[in-house]
Amino acid sequence: METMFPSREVGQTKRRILEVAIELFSQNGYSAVSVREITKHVGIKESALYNHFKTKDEILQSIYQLFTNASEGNALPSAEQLEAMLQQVDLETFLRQGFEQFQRTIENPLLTQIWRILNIEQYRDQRAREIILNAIYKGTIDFLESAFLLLQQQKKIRDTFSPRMLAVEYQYPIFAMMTEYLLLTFDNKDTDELRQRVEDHIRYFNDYVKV
Amino acid sequence: METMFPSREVGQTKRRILEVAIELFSQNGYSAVSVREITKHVGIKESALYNHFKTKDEILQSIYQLFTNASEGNALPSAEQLEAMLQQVDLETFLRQGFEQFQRTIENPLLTQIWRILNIEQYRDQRAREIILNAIYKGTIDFLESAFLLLQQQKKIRDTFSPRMLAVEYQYPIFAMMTEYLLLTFDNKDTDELRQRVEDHIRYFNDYVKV
DNA sequence: GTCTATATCATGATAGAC
DNA sequence: GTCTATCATGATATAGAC
Repeated sequence: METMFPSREVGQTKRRILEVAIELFSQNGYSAVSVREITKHVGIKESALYNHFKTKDEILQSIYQLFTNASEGNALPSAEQLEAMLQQVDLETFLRQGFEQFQRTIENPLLTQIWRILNIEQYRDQRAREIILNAIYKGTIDFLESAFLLLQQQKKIRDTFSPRMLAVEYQYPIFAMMTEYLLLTFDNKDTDELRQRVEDHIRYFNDYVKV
Repeated sequence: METMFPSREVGQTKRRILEVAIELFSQNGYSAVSVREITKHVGIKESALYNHFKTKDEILQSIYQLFTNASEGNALPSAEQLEAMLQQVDLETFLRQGFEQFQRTIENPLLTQIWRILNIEQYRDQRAREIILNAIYKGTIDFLESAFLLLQQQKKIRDTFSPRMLAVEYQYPIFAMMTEYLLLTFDNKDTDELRQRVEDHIRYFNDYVKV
């Protein structure tokens, strides 16, 4: 027998809880947001939340998981892929491709919000710290280091400095700009200047390392 | 008549409250720390705290004030001072002096902790956001921009790029390293490599802009 | 399986009398 | 400074309805 109203889709509530929690956590931090507040926004009673998550902390953990999954989906190329890629394109193209990836990331509101949550919770919560230090800082630098090493071997860029130093010099400004971006967009402030800065940075860096 | 025990020094308790609050807020964030927890560490009853601060928020405000005061104490040189300074020293010396200032800042545990608090609260609290965007980001970049402009006019550095771009390229990696430093020291991890990176960065930048 | 109703019991900030 | 109180809000459990 059919019901008048379509039954709620499976997993919809859980999804809504996560959405709302991401929104609220990213604005106020985990500790300042109550289960009451989350369920009120979702439109269910507090007790109903516990059908989907065992504890409030499990919500946070699921949010981290979303970020980790998305990062893996956007996985950095493997060593072989990287080598093939660098055979075909020059440095500026390579960097520009990375920039486009960067843009896709910051244009995804969900990822931006989770990034904010990670920033807020990083001291209180070891799990956030590990994601930031390993997945974000170390992962990116290691990747770039291997790319620049290859480019140096191919004599496509100067080898005055170590590949690791180049990786740091290229990527750290990007990190700082990302952080600034998170702040500016929070207040709906204009980010055009920042976008320009990233482009300038690529030009600057490219100009510096070219042989 | 003299008492057996020396009377508590004036303002000592208020000072202790601030110290403890900075310690706890920097580890867990404002929202996750209760007045109960603070007073327990200080060794007074909860109600006694309200002799010193009207509300919990007033504690946080005082902490921000400490940071702002310290920043003003470490004020960047004025335009005239800057000009005089740049007449005497070369770029590398100038940058190194900035680095020493940077080191003094991160070696001051109180300032480091407040910096962490600002990072944690920046989304929840407009006041923190303003301090970061204005005092830290904008203030430093504006200062460096005027310094590099002078150096370009004096033909001491290349003028291939605008002074503002140079300021960004120099300072943004420092920002990112500062952020990483806050994370590493939180876990008592080694920061030698990071220190080395700052030095490398100065060398790299100096090498790049020299005429 | 997912909701509501209702309860529990700790912890939250803060006030006033001493 | 302490003691004691207030009263909101916190996370979570359980029982029963659809």
